[in-house]
Amino acid sequence: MYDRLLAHYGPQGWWPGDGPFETIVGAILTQNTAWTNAARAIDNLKAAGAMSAAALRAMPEEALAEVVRPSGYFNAKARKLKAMADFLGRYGDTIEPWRTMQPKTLRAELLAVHGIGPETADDIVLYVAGLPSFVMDVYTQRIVDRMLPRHGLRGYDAYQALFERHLPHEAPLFNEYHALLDAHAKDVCTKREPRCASCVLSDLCATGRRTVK
DNA sequence: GCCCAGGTGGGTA
DNA sequence: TACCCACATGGG
Repeated sequence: MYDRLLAHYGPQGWWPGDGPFETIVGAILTQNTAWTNAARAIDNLKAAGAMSAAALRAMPEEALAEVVRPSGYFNAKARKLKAMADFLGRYGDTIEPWRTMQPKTLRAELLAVHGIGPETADDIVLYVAGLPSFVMDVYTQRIVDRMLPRHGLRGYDAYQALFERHLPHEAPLFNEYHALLDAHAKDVCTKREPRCASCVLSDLCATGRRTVK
């Protein structure tokens, strides 16, 4: 899958963003939200001079909510950004110490932060700290469901383990692989159907009429 | 008008 | 553990 996707789509160069802090903010703002909307909110934050942990802490939550309004869930996301800014403060507002941590350790710490669930934690571990943690998302789960219709996998961790079990734990590989799966999903596999009509992975998808969720 | 978008937290059985 | 549901804007 990886070789085919790379050959077809080319290197993706994720994460789109200007620096580690912006990547963290983007990971939170894009939760269940189209990237274009998250990007508007990021632009607003920059225009407001609020693209730093210190600035986020200093800004009233209500004002922050207005700034990130275009990303949707703006009240919830303002609270989440505040929580992340507080967490960063415990590391002196720098992510550098994260780069030498064990991925599982960093992931566990991130999961304890309000608003950081499994996917956002993995986004940050992989795309900010540069440590190997395979990012799972609904797109990738959908692709797996098509190829292994009777896999019986349940929940985020099970889908993630499927990839982590069979791949070398190398951050550049995990980085590119997730980006390629995302590109593929957006290209042809967005619909909730058991099989793509035609795509670079078509012959690997389930051929029966069985419905997968 | 309706569905979807790079989820998460809180509540309930 | 396993489902519900709220959270909310913007594009197709």
